[in-house]
Amino acid sequence: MANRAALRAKSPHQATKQDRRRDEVLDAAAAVFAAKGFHAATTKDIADRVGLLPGSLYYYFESKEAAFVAVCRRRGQGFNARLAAILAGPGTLSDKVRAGIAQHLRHNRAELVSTIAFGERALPGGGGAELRALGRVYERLWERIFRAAVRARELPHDFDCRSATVALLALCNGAIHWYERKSPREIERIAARFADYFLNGALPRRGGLETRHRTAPP
Amino acid sequence: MANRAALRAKSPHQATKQDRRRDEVLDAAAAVFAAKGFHAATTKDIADRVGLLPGSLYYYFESKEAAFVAVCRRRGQGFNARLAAILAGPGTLSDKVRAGIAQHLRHNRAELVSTIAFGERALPGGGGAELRALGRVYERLWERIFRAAVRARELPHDFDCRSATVALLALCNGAIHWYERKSPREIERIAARFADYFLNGALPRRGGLETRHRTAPP
Amino acid sequence: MANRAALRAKSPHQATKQDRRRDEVLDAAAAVFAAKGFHAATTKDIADRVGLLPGSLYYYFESKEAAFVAVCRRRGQGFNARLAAILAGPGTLSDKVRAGIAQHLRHNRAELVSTIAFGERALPGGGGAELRALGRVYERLWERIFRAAVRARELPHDFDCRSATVALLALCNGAIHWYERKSPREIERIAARFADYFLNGALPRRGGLETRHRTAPP
Amino acid sequence: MANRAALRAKSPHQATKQDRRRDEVLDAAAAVFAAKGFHAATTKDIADRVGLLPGSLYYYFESKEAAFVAVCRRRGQGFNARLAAILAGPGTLSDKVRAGIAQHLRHNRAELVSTIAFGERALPGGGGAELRALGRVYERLWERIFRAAVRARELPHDFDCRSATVALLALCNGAIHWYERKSPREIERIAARFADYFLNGALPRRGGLETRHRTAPP
DNA sequence: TATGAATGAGGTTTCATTCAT
DNA sequence: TATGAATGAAACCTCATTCAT
Repeated sequence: MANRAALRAKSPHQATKQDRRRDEVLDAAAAVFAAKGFHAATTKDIADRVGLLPGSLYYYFESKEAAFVAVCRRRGQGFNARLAAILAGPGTLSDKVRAGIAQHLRHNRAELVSTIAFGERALPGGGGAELRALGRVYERLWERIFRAAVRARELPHDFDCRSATVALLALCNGAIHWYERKSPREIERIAARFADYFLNGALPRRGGLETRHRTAPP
Repeated sequence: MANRAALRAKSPHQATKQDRRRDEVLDAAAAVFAAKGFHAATTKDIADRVGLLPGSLYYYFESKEAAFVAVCRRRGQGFNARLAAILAGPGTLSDKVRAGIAQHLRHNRAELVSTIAFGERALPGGGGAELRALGRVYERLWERIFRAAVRARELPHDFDCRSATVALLALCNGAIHWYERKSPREIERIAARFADYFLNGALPRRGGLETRHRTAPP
Repeated sequence: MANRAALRAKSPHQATKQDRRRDEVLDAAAAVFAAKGFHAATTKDIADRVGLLPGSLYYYFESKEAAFVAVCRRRGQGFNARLAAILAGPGTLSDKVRAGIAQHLRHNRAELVSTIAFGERALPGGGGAELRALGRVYERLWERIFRAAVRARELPHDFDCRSATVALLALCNGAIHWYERKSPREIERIAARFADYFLNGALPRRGGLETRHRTAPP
Repeated sequence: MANRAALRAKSPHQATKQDRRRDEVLDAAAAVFAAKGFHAATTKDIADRVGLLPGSLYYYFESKEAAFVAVCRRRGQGFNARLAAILAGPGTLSDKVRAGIAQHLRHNRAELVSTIAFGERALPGGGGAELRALGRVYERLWERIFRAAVRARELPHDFDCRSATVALLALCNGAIHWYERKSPREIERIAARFADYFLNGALPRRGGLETRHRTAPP
């Protein structure tokens, strides 16, 4: 029921030490969920990672599923906030697509949001709805980026924004297995390349001095 | 021990009836694994689907993991065989990419191969290696398609075939959630669109009479 | 969900062997619940009593609470059926009160229905409602016995049937602790005495040759 | 070890404030035990009720069972003291029975002594013996009331005092479920009615102008 | 006097798996 | 070929209790 964690947040800035520990626990949970998925992850896995016993985790959250949702919520909100900033900021469609893809891959590698959240069809409890809602918000933000580009005549007036969103997210989410162990520098390169594919395609454009899609010099 | 499954395949041509039943069981397993993932799927789920009791499944396979690997193996081999045929066949790069993406989405929707196989990081037993090997074969086939296009001067000589493969597979695998309930006809449309994105990109090509990426007429 | 036990009852008379085992398990559960109450009883207690492991109990019922409810339902229905037969049968009020009290004490000693069912305020799940409903049926049957006596002029027209029911049930249920280890013969004597107290009171009736309430000869 | 509770009661008259707090805690424990029973009650339930954390309760008692015993002891001693006063006081048997039943119901409603104490067959620790002893004292007091009435010729010389005690206590204890939410005024009425049932019985006495057992005017 | 954090034992439950029939 | 009964391990979770602060 009402977790003790809810009793916190009394003193506005002194709550940090307690919250820090809670964050440690949730970070451990995030790591384990990312590595194994919700169902294969055990409370013992998480507990071991923070040096607790499984039962002690329940001091910090009410259930395994609640921890999972908390993890996804925090990560997902960060995702949405960053993409909203990109949408609201300056730049052409290309700029925004590049920035959006880059931040997606960057944080998804570090936090594995999509792996965690999308990996679980049907949570046992009722937590799935909130996660799906967060995902829809993210999709809508991408769609608005495309629609803004249509309004700015960067894209034809009958451009299929929905479909582009689906393709872009598919591209980004489908690749985690390949880049999850890459260095941050390489992530940026992959992100740039994905943006290129998405914006320009693999085929050479006629008349352009193309530097895209070339093998990276070692 | 010597599993009862090993007692099968005695009479060389009478095995068909038994094998048919075994295929039914594996199909049920495939469906359940696709719907829930390996860990969340229970032997009871599978048994219910074929009208058996959980214990009776062990007449057909040695363990839940063995069933999972068998499912993925069969589906994965089909995937590889079809792509190999495309690679060996005639046509330009564009033709092959379109055909490859189409068959990937088609069969992935029906059989959810990538969902099943990639969804499971770390199987409990040792079955993961075989699945990863199957996946690598598939990747290599795609790479060979691109390399052939480079040799045929359809792509620049320094085209990054590896990277293109990663992007293409990411695009295809990342979208299952969106198309898994679509009709076969719509799958074909999505596949065509994905191929367009991959080959030509989202941005309008100058000087072309573009019909790509438009909103589909209702 | 749908327990395997629900799949039974196919062959109308051959189901007995399976049902007999299930009854054994439920009897064990009844004994443990009666001895310790719902909360203090553990699944291990029950399992030990039938020579099973705790997990194996779930082959026979879905949860500890479901077992508890099943036990109470069966016992309670027997209670109600027997009292309904007394109500419908012949005899004066005194006869029926004597018979009703006797059967209550008799079966409550053997099956501890009221101990089990009334002992639990607030079951964790939702099973409490059914049990309360069963109890209300029993109360109503007693009330009808009194009302029938009013109609038959055995009791004054303004006799408080409800209040009598409460008193009678209080008398019967409150005494389990004293008679739960007594022999069947002594139970009958106690029942007769309780009926006397209830019908005639402790004080001597004037003008009557009283043999009631005397110390039993050894 | 030496519990902190032992550190109390140092200054002989300053102990009042501490004791008051301890009483509050025990009252909370009593309420929770009464509402849920010993096993279903949790230390958190009790702590919540006094605005403490569960661990803080151990400043006031050594264990949950110790708290339970303390609660029952205090309540039980009050019960016994009041009944002893009635026994020692003036009045006929009827007067004493009426007074005894009234005080029993009165305080049992408020403090649920019998519910608490009798509800628990088999405490985990060794506290049960003391509680049973307290109960036996109470029973003996009632028996002495009846024996005094025999000596005073209010009851026949062979009246079964033991049996009357059992019946009376059964009547009083078995009815808590019905009267625990009634108002004090109604409790008094119920007590009077129970006393009537116990003394005179339900059947009409011949030749008496009976006002007993009538439905209460609204 | 009370808290916050943790323990550890034990509880209920799930489930892959086995095996006699 | 399949069932029914059971196992045993491990899962999630609860909770009385401890102890440094």
